[in-house]
Amino acid sequence: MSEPADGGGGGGEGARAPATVAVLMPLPLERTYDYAVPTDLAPAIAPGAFVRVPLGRVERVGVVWGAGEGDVDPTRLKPVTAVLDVPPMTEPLRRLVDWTADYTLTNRGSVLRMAMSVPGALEPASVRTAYRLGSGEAPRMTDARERVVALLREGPPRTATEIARDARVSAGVVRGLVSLGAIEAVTMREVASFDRPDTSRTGPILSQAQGAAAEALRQAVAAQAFSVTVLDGVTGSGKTEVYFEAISAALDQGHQVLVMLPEIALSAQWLARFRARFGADPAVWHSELGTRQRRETWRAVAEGRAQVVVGARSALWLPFRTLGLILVDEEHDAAFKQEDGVIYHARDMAVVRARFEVCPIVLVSATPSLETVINVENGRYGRERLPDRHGGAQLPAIETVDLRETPPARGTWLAPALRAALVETLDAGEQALLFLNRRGYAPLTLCRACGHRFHCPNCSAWLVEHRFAGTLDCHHCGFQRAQPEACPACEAEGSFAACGPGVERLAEEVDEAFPGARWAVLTSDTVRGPSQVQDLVDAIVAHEVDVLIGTQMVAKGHHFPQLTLVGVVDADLGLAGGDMRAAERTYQLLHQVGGRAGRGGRPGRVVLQTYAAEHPVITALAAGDRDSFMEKEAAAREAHGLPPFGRLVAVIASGPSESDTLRAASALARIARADEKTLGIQVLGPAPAPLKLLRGRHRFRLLFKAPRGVLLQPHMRRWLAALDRRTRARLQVDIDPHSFM
DNA sequence: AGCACGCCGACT
DNA sequence: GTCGGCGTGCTC
Repeated sequence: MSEPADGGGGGGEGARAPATVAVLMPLPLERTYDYAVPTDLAPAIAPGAFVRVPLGRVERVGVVWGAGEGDVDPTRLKPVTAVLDVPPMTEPLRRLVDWTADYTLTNRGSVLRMAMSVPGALEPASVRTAYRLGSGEAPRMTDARERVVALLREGPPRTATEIARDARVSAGVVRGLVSLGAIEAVTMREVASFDRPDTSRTGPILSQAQGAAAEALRQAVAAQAFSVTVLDGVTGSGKTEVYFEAISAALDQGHQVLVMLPEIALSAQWLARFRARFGADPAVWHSELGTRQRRETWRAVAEGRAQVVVGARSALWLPFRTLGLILVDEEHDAAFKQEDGVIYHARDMAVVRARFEVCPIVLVSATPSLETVINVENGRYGRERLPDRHGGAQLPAIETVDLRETPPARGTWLAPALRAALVETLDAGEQALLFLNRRGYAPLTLCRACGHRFHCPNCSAWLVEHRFAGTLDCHHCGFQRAQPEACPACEAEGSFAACGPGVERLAEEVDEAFPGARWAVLTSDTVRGPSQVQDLVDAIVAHEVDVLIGTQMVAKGHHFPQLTLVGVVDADLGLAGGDMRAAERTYQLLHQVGGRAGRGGRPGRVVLQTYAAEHPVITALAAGDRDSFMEKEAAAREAHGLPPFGRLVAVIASGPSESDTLRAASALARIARADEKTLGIQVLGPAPAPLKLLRGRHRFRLLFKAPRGVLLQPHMRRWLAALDRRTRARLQVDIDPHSFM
């Protein structure tokens, strides 16, 4: 390089590109690496540019993160090989990468990877050969040749295959015309088209409350400033229609919109509503997308051709050019918390992204999380409430069945009151939903003769009987074995006893108790993939099913107009285990399930079966008194210094050796305890994790607790650095943990 | 993440 | 005597 090095790379933001750049790689590395900028590439290089650089003996794509740091002798720098023809990563997204890495104690490269995990999207766009009319003319025209010419005169260039198909000719005819020059090849960049949502269409007529909420959201969009608004409305209140108005306003400004849903795979009904409102499909983003769709969508978002993206948590990392609005629907949903790899909460990071993008974000829920409620109360977030169901529909009446007083008959799980309600519902020609958050036939299978239980070889968990499939499954690691005829321990035959109910066993009971009733089971075992969910949902809407039996999969956002009864078979299930969010989560889940009832014209009814009728969750649900329930939850958390009134960090040490793992966890605890008093931090553990063996790895937990004013991350970083590098365990740091397994 | 270098078991 | 296991370490 003949250009002088720029005094350690501090060149900054002048018009001249610096002679060296710092490049961040999508690899588990914290550091950037400096590269020399060849003069011919200098004009194209700026922060955010995607560049190909040599690393070790391979070439990789990284992102220019800034000017070179100058800590390596400039003469030893390798040069940038190429600048990719992709819009550069915007500054707000780069800041989000840095911020997330810093907050979650993850190296920056791993976070960058989430924003680049698009195989092939960064490569030059694929081209295909198409044909259009040429200047030459075929000396002899045949009918077949005529059809080809007519086709291409009317329409855009097409590929040879398309021509052959649409003009009903053989490939030979096309080849012949090409060699005669009657048609000629053009290379087209392959560009998937994304429909433009039509904002001139008018939505449904909104109620007064909806109209007021929509107006508030439109104003937030118009302000083009960072703001957080909670759209808090009961199930069936028409929240979606309200935020569609905000989407419309953002689109009219020429901005892009991100909608995050907890389980995109389950939201075909959402897509149908969007299509009905805007006459176009949004771009869809989730982990099960094929490679091709993935790259097309990623590019379309980067180039601004996709205006609305609806996606799961990973959509947070898409390269929007001009984001004007973010929506997080079902903001309380646990699915927004990523539990492996980079551990982050997509809702919280979405708020951070909105701040960096300087745009509004709307958190939508019928049961906002306590964190969100507190943020509303202390004025950090605004709130719009929709207290009533849309179109005059009533909220379902909630009845509690105390199983201590009126238990189900032995060997069955539906108490007399719920059975009676089912009879009434079926007699009236309406549909019922039975909710039980337990997959399979029975949660535990044991041998009556010798007491043998089936245990997962890799995890500390029982195997769950799946009778429909004839297997015993571990729900944690996927281990599966055939259900044997005889007990493997005592060889007794036919001695197995199923303990407790699962959805399959419930189906059996429904089949026996209500002959002729058409039932279906909706769990992750019975439907594989979005299309099967959609098929079943369609069948339910078409009333081809009388009783739907399902796990929490049924709770999410579906709209079944003829469903009038929801039976919660075991309302207490989620309360066991006793982590700090158990009550809140149970409330949210049961409220959501109950909200499936009575969404059409007919009033709905919810029956909660419980052994703990006086538990605050149950009484709050029955009374429909969310606010005072949340107040009590808040008071309890505050009294214990728990989030959002204090801070938690969890560390899980795991490894193949139990003693090595415990040693590593203890070492970290010892280091941190030295600071306990001076920092006002509490170190709890190590203790065996509730799942003390998972996928063959032993696990110990540590919990760090601090007052709200103390940020744990810097200390955590220090403690981890002080740890002996030879510890033979993996340490997973979970900032703001939600799961305590 | 790759892909090296680097020290201990079963083979020509 | 070598081939090869995958345990640390580095990549501008």
